[in-house]
Amino acid sequence: MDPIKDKTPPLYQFFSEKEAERKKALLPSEEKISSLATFFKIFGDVTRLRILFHLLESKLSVGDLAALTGMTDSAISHQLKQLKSINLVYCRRHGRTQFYSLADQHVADILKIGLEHVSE
Amino acid sequence: MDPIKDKTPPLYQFFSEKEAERKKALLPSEEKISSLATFFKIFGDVTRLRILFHLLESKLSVGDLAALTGMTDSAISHQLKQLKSINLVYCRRHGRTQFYSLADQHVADILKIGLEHVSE
DNA sequence: ATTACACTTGAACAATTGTTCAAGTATTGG
DNA sequence: CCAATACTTGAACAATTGTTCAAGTGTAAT
Repeated sequence: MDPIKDKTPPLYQFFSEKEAERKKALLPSEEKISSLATFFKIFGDVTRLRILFHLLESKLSVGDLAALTGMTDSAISHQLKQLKSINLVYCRRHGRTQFYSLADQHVADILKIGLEHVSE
Repeated sequence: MDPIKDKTPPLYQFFSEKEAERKKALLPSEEKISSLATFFKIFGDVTRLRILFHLLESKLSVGDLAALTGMTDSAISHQLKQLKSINLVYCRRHGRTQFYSLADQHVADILKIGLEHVSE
């Protein structure tokens, strides 16, 4: 019917189609790979890294994080929103102030392994 | 001299200037934070993640990685170049074929912790 | 030598990203 | 209630990113 759909299957140089299917089946699902990419992307920004390192030590307000990092409140708030969206931080309100904390025990592990790698 | 430089020091809401300096001193250096961001950014892309997961299992040629992931040779080659630039993979030539391998023992650790996080 | 194969490269492009700005909400103090 | 504080939001912008395309390299087979 549609000649465009009749394209030849991918040709592997060093293994069979069957072996290729086995390799593909070993990968995490598309959904997990996509979530993983989102997760790691979050760590790939210096402002967010600074926020995370600061929160490793103490709960902090948006304003104090801004002052510590030399950014505007708005910039920090935008970034905290992202960190919250994938559950790396959470916040609790005290009066007018939002105190942000780390939400995940994996954060410290990830940062540590990353630091080890770049320190070689 | 320059009135613009006479701006008020940052005001911290919940701690002193001195405590702020202590907190800032605890952070990794600017250079390390910047390298860390570069390092994590690499993991923040689905194509590169698929490449890394495949290389976790076996050495592979550019063409086979392309066929396995459904991308063009060119796209894969560009991504491998990035992975090589921060020493996550290396390659060895056999005739006309470049075989790519994982170069770093941290890769498996990072991917594992990431998967644990997104699987919760 | 010539051709094919396996890969790399640089430029172009759309898509995504981080920051700023101005305006908004929520809470508190007077 | 009104103003001040602390933060959030959405739109706009420049900067960066991933992919494609066309042209390039290097190696091997004939």
